[in-house]
Amino acid sequence: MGMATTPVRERTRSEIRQHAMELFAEKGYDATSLQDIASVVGCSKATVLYHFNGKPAVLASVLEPAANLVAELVAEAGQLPPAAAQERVITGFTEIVVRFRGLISVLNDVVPKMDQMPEFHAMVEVGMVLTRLLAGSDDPRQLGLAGYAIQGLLGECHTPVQRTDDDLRDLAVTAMHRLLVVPPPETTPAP
Amino acid sequence: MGMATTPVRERTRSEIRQHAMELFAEKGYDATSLQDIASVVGCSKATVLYHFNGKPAVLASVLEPAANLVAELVAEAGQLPPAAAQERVITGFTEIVVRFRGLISVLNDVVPKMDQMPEFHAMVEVGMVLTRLLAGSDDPRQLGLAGYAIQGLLGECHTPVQRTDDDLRDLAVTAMHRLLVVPPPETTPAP
DNA sequence: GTCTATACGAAGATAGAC
DNA sequence: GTCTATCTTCGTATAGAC
Repeated sequence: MGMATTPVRERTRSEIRQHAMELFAEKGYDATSLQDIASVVGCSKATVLYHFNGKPAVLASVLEPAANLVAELVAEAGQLPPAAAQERVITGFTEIVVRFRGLISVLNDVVPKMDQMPEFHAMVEVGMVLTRLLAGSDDPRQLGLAGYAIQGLLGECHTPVQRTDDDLRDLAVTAMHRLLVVPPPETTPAP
Repeated sequence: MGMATTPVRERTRSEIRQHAMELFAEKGYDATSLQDIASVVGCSKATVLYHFNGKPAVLASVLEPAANLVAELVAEAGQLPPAAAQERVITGFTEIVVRFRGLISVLNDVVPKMDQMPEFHAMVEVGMVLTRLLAGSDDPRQLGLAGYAIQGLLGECHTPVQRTDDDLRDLAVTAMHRLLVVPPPETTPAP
């Protein structure tokens, strides 16, 4: 309480997080062992487990910045009217996913096990609210399409196809508009 | 060479495949150990590994029927004109995925590791041809949307959301049409 | 508080007896 | 063809040095 917290702990912690992030993005979550992380950091497995309460906790820490951005986006869009919120989420979520695309691919190692990982329950909750905002309504059909749109984008992040960030962004925004934004039937005649 | 192949080998092999299929669909690929399979079959781990050259080979064997159906679909659609082939692939691929949806979810455990698994190179090839037929053209933008459509469908199979087979089929067909089938601009005036 | 050393059980895989 | 025994490496847990 008295002085600032010791800097040593935080320094080691963030070094572990940094190198774990790189290894997860490079080889995937399952394929990265605690020994791999410890070797790159230059410490022992036990040290990694002193700073993080198990391997899932390392992943949660790595994912935290992206998860926070999504949570902020959802909170912000939640105060907009449905159509504006939908548009905000399409561009905002795409931007976040593109920025962290190397990390997104590890989500697929994790999604099947999320039930047993309390660290990720909050992320699941945010994901459900995001889906609803993206859908623009509570219509089950529209909610289904929103989930489909999210799955498509996440899947594109761990596909072997090479794609620039700009191409991925354009693809995602185009796809989400086609899937979710109902074309105004006869609103705009050609100018 | 002389007589028919010994039936014993094939019998054990298909028992392993059958029970492995059920376990993979139920718990996922990563969460199913060779010991789990051996226990259900009533043999030892070593016996499983005698019949299959490693755990990925077990998975490849389990996935083979679905992979063959997709390969047949691709071969058949490849002889149609682009628009008809696209429609054939949309309904046919959706049908196969829905039928094997319990197994499709394990694909996501596998996709990231496909590089190191020669058993699956043929499946990757077929997937690329499927994508092109679904796209309907070689336009990179259209190919991107086709890949997005496939990823969305596969993702829907391992999502926690409950959905009937009919609902999943309707969702997939709707999504693929919106993503890929260009709406005829002014072709059909209201009747 | 921070870290190393060591041990445990389970995983995939292999060698060799029967 | 099937087994037991064994190997290596994984994630995890604990004891104790500094």
